[in-house]
Amino acid sequence: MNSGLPLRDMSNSTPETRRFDPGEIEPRWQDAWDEADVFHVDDDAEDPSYVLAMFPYPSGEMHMGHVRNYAITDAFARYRRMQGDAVLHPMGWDSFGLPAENAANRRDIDPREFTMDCIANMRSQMELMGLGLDWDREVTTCEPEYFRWNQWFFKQFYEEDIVERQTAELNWCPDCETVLADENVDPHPDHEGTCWRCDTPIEHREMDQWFFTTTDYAGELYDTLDEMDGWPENVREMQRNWIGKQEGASVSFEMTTGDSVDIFTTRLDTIYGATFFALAPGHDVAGEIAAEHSEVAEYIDRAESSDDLPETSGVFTGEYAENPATGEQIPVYVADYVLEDIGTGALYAVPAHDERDHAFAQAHDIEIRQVVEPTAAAEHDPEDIDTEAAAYTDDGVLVDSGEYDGLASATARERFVEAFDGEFRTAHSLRDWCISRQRYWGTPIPFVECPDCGYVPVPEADLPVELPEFVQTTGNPLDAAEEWKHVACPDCGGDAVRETDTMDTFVDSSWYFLRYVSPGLADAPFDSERASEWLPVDQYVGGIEHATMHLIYSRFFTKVLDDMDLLTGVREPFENLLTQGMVRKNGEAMSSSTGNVVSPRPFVDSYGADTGRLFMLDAAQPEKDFDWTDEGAQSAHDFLQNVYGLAVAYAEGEVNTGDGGAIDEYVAREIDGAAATATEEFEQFRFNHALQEVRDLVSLLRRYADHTEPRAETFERGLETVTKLLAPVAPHTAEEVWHELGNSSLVATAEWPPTDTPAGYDTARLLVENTREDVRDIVDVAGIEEPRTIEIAVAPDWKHYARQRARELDGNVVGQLMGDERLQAHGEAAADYAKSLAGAGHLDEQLPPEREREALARASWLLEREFDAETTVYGPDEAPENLVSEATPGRPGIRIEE
RNA sequence: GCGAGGGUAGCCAAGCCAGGAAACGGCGGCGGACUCAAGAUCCGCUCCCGUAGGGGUCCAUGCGUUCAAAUCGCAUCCCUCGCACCA
Repeated sequence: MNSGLPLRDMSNSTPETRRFDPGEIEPRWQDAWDEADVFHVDDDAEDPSYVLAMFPYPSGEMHMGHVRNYAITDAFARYRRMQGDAVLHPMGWDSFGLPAENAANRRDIDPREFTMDCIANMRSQMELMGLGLDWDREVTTCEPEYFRWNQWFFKQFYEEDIVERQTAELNWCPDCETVLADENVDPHPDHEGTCWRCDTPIEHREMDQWFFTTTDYAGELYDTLDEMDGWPENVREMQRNWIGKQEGASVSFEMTTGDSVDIFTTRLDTIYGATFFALAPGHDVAGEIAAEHSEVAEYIDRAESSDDLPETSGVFTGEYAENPATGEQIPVYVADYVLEDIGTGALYAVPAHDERDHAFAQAHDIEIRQVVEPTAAAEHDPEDIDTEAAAYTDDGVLVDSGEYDGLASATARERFVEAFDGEFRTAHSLRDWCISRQRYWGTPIPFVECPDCGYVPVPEADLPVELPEFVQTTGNPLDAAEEWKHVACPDCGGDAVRETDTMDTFVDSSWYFLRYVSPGLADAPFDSERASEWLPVDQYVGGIEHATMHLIYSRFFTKVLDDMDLLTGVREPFENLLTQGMVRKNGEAMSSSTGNVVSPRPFVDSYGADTGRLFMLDAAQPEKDFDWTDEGAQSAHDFLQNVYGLAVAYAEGEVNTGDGGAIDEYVAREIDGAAATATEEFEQFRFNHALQEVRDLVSLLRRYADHTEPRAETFERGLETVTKLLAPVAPHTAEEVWHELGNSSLVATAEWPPTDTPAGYDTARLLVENTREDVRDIVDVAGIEEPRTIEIAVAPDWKHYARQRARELDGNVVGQLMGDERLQAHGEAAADYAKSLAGAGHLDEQLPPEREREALARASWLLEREFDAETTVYGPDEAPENLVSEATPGRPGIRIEE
């Protein structure tokens, strides 16, 4: 026993020499990484692991959500780097946007200046965290070098007909004085919704705006989701909901007005039950009719100005539409429940089989005609269906549908398309992306409006169109920049004005991950060849709040760029996606307004960056929310000091070393086992599980040194393995420990430990754990006060043999086993054992006898230590008979004496 | 309403895809070692009954498949999130 220097007192006996000062070591190692250029990835790197955190909006201060995001990507990036991969882990700034403009207005400064200060501040905080980022690839979207490519893309998209000018009713925030995308309107129960920034109720306005035609890609954006296994199901589902998909058919109705009106339906099977026709108030034909019928015009006015018409409101137009199925003339209504932007804004109504149609029919006293009834297999009895009382909306069998009676709904839908001259259509609810913003702090849209030539793109040679000096105004600032605004038309040279809208900042973030590939490139947005090789991003990490907008727009951009041959064969930008959970405090989201917050900088000042990183990754799996607690942070800090203390004690010769004895092999195997398990866990982003292995290994090394004089080579390998496994998570501490252990290189670039699990590791571990538990049970149940000796005996060879045979046998196991001469020799005992094997059901694989003995012998020190009793392990042929008789493979015989 | 994800011991939480040992961890609680003491560290216990490793009951509920179910299937109840006047 090594009683000379009890390690257990070490951490505190002389704290001043045992503890490290994060404030001292962290900057030192950050400098060392910089000097060695550890995080730079060369342009000629072959398909590096691309690990990407969603780039932040530079608000000026990092919050714990950022820290968590980057702690995750950094740990993964560092892990991959140690495995020998080239790793691209870049960072940039999503630096255009309204907050900077608002702040500039408030403080009477320039948004650019404000933004650049914020960036500098946030960058210094990231450096403080010791994030391993390739700053050579830093990208800042508000720099002309970046946003000129937004303009370039815009022009390219324009030529490819992906940019359109559309008149649309847009969401208008009267407070921000800007158009909002649907995505930026928060739903509200009482009205149309509120502005996502200022919560002001929004209004609607008709405006001409620039759009990207995302709808062209709706089908692919939707369908590919099924194959995107690397994305969490909830995000995929949110995108499915967002994009929407309705498979149906369109059919045309001839109207008494002379118009032919297209409808879209998913229930073409119910067409025989159509008893009226309805148009949205905004439908063109409704407008035409209104021109002649004042009642209709009045209704449309009311519908468009007020949001609270009753659901069944509507007005008969006096016109009729011909049902192509029946030839019948059905009355045409204009009804508010028909929405202009869903389907075609016109529908035939089947009150018997649609709830809204039913309600409308009842209110307007229109016939309800049932044409579908439940099949025999359905839950409802056809007798119980009363379509006068309620619509029956399930599929079923057609009735009252002329020659088609008896057809199943699904079949009818297919047949009717042909029969009534319709066409199959898949509709998506995704809309084109309005990118116009009436703000200053964004990318100017590179167009000029000429009174003679219309909208004319700014020639490529004149890009970038830079922003004029900031103007404070309540309206659109660029519109007020008189000098900047007036230019000569690029086509005719006449007087013209620039487009004064800027682009939605989601344009910036739709391709920034491509710019990282070649950030300084002056003649193209990115190096196409390299980007095609480096993309998709291997691992993308960010918040769930970007599930729809950013993550759909980026997918859209990637597809467009691939179609334009700027990329080759890259249809999706992000192979694997991880949405990290929230950092909470006291069960609630951290919020600086309520003071319920922990700020990174002061935390790092007192505990160090590593403590924060370790705590965050240790507290929960990345996708889950977790509560920040002071205890947790303290415990993470203690652990780091603990590891450091152990390493220093060893390095300074305070751990007496020797040959370790039988224990040594046990420890050696545990080191290998820990490395193997931790690696699997890192691979799956389960840092907390990997860290558990590290904690266990540290604890084992302490017990090893406490119990005996450890073998130097093993002990040192154990410490090095701990250090390496810890390095991705607590990189500064790991460097310091690595250095203390006598290494002159950096652990950041060290080779990851070997990850082969020792042979029979899991089985042996289970055997040892079970045996230890059995001993505890016996001591406990038998009331043994102070065990003096513990004897353990491996089952005899013949039992192992019998068990092995039994695993291969079917049928009469006992009979077949006892037919074996080798077992017959053991008579009654063999027969009993054969019976128990036969009754056992499944038989696990067990170690062969000699291996079992070795495993128990290696671990016997644990029993010795726990019970302070002399422990003997007998091999299969060495043990006393009475001990062996109870032993079975995987379950050694045990005898304990006081 | 549609869809997705869930319901595991006092609490948090793994395991479930690839069925096989009352079910990893952590917190809290209890006991012990070390200490003058505290802290730190270490060793146990923490569903019920058991003076030699045994028995019973168990993973929301109920059925079912199987030699064997927390794990697979069906049904029911509850929670969380997303979408929703989608024709």
